[in-house]
Amino acid sequence: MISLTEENYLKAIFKLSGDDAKPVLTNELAASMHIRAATVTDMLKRLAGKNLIAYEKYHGVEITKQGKAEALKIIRKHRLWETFLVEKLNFSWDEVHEVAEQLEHIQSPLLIEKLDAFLSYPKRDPHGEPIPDKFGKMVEISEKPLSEYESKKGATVTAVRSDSPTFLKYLNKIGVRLGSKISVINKTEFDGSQEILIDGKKKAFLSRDAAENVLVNE
Amino acid sequence: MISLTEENYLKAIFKLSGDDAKPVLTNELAASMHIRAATVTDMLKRLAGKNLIAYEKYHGVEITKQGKAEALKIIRKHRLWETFLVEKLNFSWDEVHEVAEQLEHIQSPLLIEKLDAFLSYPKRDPHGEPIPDKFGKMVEISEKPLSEYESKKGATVTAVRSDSPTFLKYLNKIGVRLGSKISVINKTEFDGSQEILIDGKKKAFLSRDAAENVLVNE
DNA sequence: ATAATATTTTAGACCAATCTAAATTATTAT
DNA sequence: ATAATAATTTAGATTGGTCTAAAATATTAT
Repeated sequence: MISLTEENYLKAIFKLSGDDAKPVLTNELAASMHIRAATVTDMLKRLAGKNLIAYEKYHGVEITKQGKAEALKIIRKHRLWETFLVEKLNFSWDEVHEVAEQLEHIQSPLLIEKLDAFLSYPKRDPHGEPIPDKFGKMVEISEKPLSEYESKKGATVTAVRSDSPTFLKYLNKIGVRLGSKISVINKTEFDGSQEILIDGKKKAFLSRDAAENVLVNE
Repeated sequence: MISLTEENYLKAIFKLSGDDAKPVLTNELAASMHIRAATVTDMLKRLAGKNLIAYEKYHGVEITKQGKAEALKIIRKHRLWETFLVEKLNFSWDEVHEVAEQLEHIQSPLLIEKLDAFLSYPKRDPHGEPIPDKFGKMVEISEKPLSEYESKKGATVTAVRSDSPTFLKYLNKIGVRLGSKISVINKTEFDGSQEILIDGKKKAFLSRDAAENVLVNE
């Protein structure tokens, strides 16, 4: 049995791992979870004991195959619940994260299969993030952050990568949503901020931090 | 803040209180929750400290107005989730209890209001139990257990009072569901068991224990 | 290459929720 | 009314998840 807390560690480790398999450091993890490094060290030993991570003292942690499978299950649940909240209960995309953080820990494989069916097996959640299927497989994402986008042609928003309600509300306000067409009017070199044109109509300003969290396609 | 565990104690105390306001005893509570009496004693002190119950050493416990309001909130959530699972996700009535026990602890007033709306403000759950509204009010239940039913006329099943999957599956098997018409063919004095006729077609046998958990109306 | 700094771990503490065993209080039976 | 029994509480221990402060290890800068 994996406890709720252990699930949260696994998810955080998985997310910090990224695609490169370089180890996640104790402090990174502590910072991302808003807890102390000493606490993390204790937990890493427990997770290593359950073969969910490979932990080497002073050198960080890598997630195992088993740990990854568990992390993907939790992410699947989180994203299915977010989809349910938006599609069926009329939540807005900035309201769902906190509730989904709770719902993702409900233990019932049957529930998740039935929820998936009820939602017609969605491939992406309301933020455009891919939803792992029951085997942990998800659609490939080819899109790049707007901050790295160079071409002059307009780009289409396919996903946002932050759950921060304030960020999502700001996007709402300036009229950026999934499917919006964006062209870059102006990019400031020194701070990475940019001025953009949304759907050929509204102009708006995005900091580098914001632009890194908006994913676009040609 | 009320912890998940505290919520479970409150719910158990509320259910054991019944309509008569006589105190719930430590051992009753321990038995109903499958934990030790010593553990219950500790928790009663904590709940009393939060004014959710009135606790008198060696003389059991009564739920306060505040405690009752909290218990009703949890029951509301439980029954709304059960309704969702059956109506929207096609669970059968014997599969929902365990999952709803988890879902009832999700903290989000907005979620519950939206779920209630999505379900069109149901008055009863899939077992016929009344669902408290957001003020804690619920429909009056005039029905009686089949075990106390005396008239010769047929009666209509309006609710079942047990969450036991085996009990509910047995009712499925013999064809008893909400709305079924039941007449008593034969009642054995010494053990309270009875033979019944369901919808004028199928005969079946019910123990006293079972008959106490089937609620009927004229 | 060593000192200074940063990171990580260990040691020791705390709280919630549970347990067992022993002590206390209440109830029942003679 | 007192002894026997049943119910309840207290005392002390354990586990999971957290903390702070101190010790150990790794990294960086001179």
